[in-house]
Amino acid sequence: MIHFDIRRIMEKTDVLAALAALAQDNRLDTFRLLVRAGPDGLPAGQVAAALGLPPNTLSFHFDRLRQAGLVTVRRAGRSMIYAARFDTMRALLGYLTENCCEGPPNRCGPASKTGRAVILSNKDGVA
Amino acid sequence: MIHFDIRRIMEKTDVLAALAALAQDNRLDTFRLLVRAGPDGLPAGQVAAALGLPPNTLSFHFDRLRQAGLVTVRRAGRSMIYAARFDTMRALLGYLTENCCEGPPNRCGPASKTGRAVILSNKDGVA
DNA sequence: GATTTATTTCCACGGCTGTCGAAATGAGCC
DNA sequence: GGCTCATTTCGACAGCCGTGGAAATAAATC
Repeated sequence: MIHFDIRRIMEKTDVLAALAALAQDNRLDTFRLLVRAGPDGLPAGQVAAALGLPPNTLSFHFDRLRQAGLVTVRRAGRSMIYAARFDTMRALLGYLTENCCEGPPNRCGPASKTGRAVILSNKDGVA
Repeated sequence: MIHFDIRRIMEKTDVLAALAALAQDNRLDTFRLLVRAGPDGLPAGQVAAALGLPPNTLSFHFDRLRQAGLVTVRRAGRSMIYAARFDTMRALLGYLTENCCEGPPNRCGPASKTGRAVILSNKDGVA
């Protein structure tokens, strides 16, 4: 029996779409909620209630997430049920890990365990 | 001797800033180039030449990356040398993994090895 | 068919984004 | 000081983004 590990490599354009989709407050909240809800997803109205968003605004954001391949929709009665696409998220993480974390050598393994805290609040970025 | 693993948790606002910074063609290219260059970084002019960007435009993008905590600058003679901040990137990946990949249970381990290809081109998102 | 419920589509608005020409700053060199 | 090189700041512009009111669609229930 042959085992093979086909992983569709994400195109850069898809990566940009996914990043842009997640780079917005309400959409990130929405997506995180769907992730926590698991593969069964949630009806749009339930998301709207949880996040306190007007339905048309949320619909707009769902559309972005969907076009970025981050969620799926299916109809159930009069509800539209949105669910996170874990495969896309996994592919995005793969891309970022491989392309944005690996200088020579890989610098994004687990954080140093030597007790040196990682300071992430240097907004100036001046060393 | 005590080993401890302090990892500063990234705030959501920082995550949004980092995502927005990377969600742009030229900036993603810029950052990837800096990642490949490693911790010594590259002078701005060299990045501009490699990517074919006018210096002022690139300067604008560097500023975004810097404000998002994704790069550092230092001066060397008349050159400004930009370098990727791997700590921030690692923190970003950590946030995404923990918050956007873990329904119950974690769905972002290695892809299935059963030979089923992951189709990532379903832009419709309709199941 | 009429009514209610769930969600989307249409439209308009202010604000932010990415780009680039032109001028300014900063540092080395003669 | 004057000149050149490397980069940033300023100013303006078209275009996209996020928002929400109002109307339209879609489905269940009577």
